[in-house]
Amino acid sequence: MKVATLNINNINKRLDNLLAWLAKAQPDVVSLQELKAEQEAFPVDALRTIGYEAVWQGERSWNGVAILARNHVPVLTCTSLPENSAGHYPDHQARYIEAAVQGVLITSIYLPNGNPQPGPKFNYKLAWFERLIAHAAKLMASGAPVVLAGDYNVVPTPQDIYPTRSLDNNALIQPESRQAFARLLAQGWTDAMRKLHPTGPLWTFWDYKFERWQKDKGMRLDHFLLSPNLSAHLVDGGVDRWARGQENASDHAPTWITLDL
DNA sequence: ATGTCACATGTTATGTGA
Repeated sequence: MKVATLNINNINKRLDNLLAWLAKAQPDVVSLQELKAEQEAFPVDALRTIGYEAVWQGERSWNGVAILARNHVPVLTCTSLPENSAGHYPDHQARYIEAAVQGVLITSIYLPNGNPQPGPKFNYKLAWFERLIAHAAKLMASGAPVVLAGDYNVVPTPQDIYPTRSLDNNALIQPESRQAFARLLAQGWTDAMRKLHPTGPLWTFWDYKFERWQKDKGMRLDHFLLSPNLSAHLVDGGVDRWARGQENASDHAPTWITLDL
């Protein structure tokens, strides 16, 4: 099973890019973020024409998440994270969807960016992260095969970003963000891409600004976390950098893994 | 610090989110 994740950054503006990548990459399951489309504006017909069924949670202008499956209808299990007990952060943002495909539970996570930091957006990021950690603990305890896929908006370690001091105050690299990611991993999840490629750059995102793509100054923001019963079945993975170089591309590249089930 | 991109409001630009 080939599973991919992609922050598409507006599914309708980049529909041709998405269709071209799907046709070439042929993933079985896709976790999509930043649809930037209302529920009714999701391009269900165009995707169905090339063999993909979908579940999605849309939102006007911002956010939005989806799960696609080739020749299968994903079985929707939830469209938001549960509120946490501290829960004074009612979530009206479409940042989480979860579905089962052929016996594997797949997520699309769009963790808040959190900039500027410090501030209310960073607080929202950390609070949202706590809700994710709580929900992930339940999934882990269930013993189900799970792929926690998505755009975590976290650079997990210094080797996951080009050398710079200009982002020292950026929410993506703050110790609090990294510690939350590490706490999630410590539940027993495997960071699939780092398991396959333990060292070296694994950029999945290049800012549109400042010629970051041309200079290959990227970051690793998009991750697959595997439950223990899946990590032994991980056989391959990569980043489809070619898609980032296409005209009208998202600022993220599609990232994928294959599981031998 | 900044040179991008897209959306919303409702313009001949400006604010915002990323």
